[in-house]
Amino acid sequence: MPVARPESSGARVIAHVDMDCFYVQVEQRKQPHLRGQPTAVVQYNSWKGGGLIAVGYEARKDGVKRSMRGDEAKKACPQIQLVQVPVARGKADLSTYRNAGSEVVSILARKGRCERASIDEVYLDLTDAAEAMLAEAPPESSERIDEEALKSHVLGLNEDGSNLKETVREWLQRSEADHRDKLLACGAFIVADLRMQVLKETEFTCSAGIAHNKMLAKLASGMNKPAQQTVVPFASVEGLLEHLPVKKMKQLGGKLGSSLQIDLGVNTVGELLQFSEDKLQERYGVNTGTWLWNIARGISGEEVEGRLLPKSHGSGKTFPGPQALKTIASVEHWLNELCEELSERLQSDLDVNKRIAHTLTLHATAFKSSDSESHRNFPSKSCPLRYGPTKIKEDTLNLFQAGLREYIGSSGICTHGSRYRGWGITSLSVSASKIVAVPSGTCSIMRYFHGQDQSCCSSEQVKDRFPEAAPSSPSGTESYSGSHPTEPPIKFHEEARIGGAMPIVDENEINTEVCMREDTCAALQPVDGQDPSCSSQGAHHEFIQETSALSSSVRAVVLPGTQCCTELNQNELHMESQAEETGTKYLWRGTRPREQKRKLVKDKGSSSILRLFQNFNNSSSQKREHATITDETQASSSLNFQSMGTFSELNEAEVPKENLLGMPTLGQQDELRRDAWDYKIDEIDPTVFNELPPQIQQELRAWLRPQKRANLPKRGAKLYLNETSEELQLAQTRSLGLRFPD
DNA sequence: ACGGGTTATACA
DNA sequence: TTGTATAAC
Repeated sequence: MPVARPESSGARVIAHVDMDCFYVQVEQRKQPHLRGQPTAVVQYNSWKGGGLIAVGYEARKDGVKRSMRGDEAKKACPQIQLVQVPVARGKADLSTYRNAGSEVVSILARKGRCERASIDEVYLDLTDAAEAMLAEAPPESSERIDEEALKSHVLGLNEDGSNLKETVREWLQRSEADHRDKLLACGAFIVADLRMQVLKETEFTCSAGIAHNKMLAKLASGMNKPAQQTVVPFASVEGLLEHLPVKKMKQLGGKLGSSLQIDLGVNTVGELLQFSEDKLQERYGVNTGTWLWNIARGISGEEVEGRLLPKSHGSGKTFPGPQALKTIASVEHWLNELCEELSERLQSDLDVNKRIAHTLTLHATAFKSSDSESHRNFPSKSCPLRYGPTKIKEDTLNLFQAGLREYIGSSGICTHGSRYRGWGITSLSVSASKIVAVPSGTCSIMRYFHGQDQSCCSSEQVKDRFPEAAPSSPSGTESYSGSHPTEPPIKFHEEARIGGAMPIVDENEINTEVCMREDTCAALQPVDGQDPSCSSQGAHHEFIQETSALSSSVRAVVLPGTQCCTELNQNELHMESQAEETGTKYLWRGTRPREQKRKLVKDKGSSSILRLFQNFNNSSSQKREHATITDETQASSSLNFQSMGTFSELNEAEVPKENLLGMPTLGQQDELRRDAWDYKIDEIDPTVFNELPPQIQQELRAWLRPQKRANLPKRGAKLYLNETSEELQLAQTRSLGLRFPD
């Protein structure tokens, strides 16, 4: 449901840049002989020629449309060149397009705030750049102006739509123009320039809209395609919207738009104007109501987010009709394929962008042909994400089985042998979300744990990735190469690099990477000897939930016989204490009453430091954990650390979010509002702190230092997005000028 | 029971 | 918070 955002006071310059039939362009660049030919990109050639997912403009002339089959396209346009989407692991692999999209983003992000809206679209906030241009080199004063800018379409300028270059030049350079129009004119120049850079550096053409908000910019970018740009002056907004079908507006292309037509009899945006805000709220709720009232007037306060990287990664596949999966084995096979792709992409995101995903989610769709009246959906399930293909597969399969159990419900055993009866799986997808940036400058913290945790990486991998940190040298306190021995700058890897396309891997930084490769000895063992495949449904479900929850919690701390572990274990009680205070629920409660009765020593600080560490070791071994539990002394520690883990899950965003300036990076602002202010150095128990290796102490100090800065929003200050003061956002953005290095 | 595979967001 | 629904390309 769309939600209204208040509009900023001053006029903004927002651009929406949309690649023209992007996948086709990517293929044409790869195979230049396809240029100029009618081309479409198709996936799964086998059935009816496959489905078209992108159609070039030459083919569109012949009436070829997206969502046609390859066969139909051939019929409409016999000369059409059908290019297949690359296939990997038996499924469509979109990575070449993702990478190509990243190329484009890296160019467009050079000017102003940039939001990657999809694989082939970005929004830009060019307000500052336009204001600057207006102050320094206003279009009216320049003798020669760019050819590309002159090709702009300016809505309302020529009634008949014929855009004479002379009229456009006149409009762009009008000295008596409204300030807003002048800003848009500057925007047009900037965008024209950016589009030329994109063409030059990537060989891709794109179209763009330039307006005062995202909604209008988006609307405009589609009005003159391909390879053109359209400006929406303030004065032409009313006329533009008046006769525009509501369905053309973003967010109104689906059910909401249909409801406007059917329930309100509103077919154009202009017709929406008759309805009062109250009326719309009454019908669609406060949020959607005011949103509708606003868009009818061309008002949309949505900010350009300043995010160059995706917020989640997913891999999925459908198994339509006869292909529906009917055996556990086939489901497992496909889940494994999907997980491998996902894992690869996660690893790449970590390597290139230094980001870690925290949540793993499984989606599936299923049908129950025979019985069962209510067509319930297969429930999606999620759990903490552990890195490494084997772990991801393991966890995913568990999620699936948990979902399956719920889906089938109590309608009896539906497996006959290994074959399902009366139902099948028609789609599967795994995704990773809650991705946060790993702070750099914390190498030794990571190395510390990796040195300790033989189970985290195979020794092969340890040597591979940390050549100087052999397993026999576990302390990890020696200084690491490539960083400063004193006062390492605490700084998040920003989104200056955008994933995949240009993997800028600094060799010097290789040591700073978190080692999140596979644990070779990890194997899921059922708790209490239950066999997941034959346990009762309820119990199995619990098992799934429990192991899922616990899987994230063991982490580095259940490592026997090391200094680290010893030190940390000494504080186990504090952990539980803290968690108890917070009212965290543990899944093992009730099943393990013994641990609950433990007398607790109150110590507020130690937990935060541990929680903090916990975020940096995503590897654990269920087996090890299980084994440890059987040992009396270790059991308490392991369970207490589990509690830490579960606690931490509820505080997902606890990695400090500040950079050196104590300011948030743009993409982190909302997390920051919530959680980043939790860490206070005084809160940490000095005895715990002092036990840590010196370098870690140092890093932690540096890490936590920004907390001391005054004048920053406090947790609980209620800075909701739509209430955030412009000034604050602006100030934050400005002080982060470094965020968009040219 | 086929436009497929991804991403994002709001809401309960 | 997790899970669901809607929308977009």
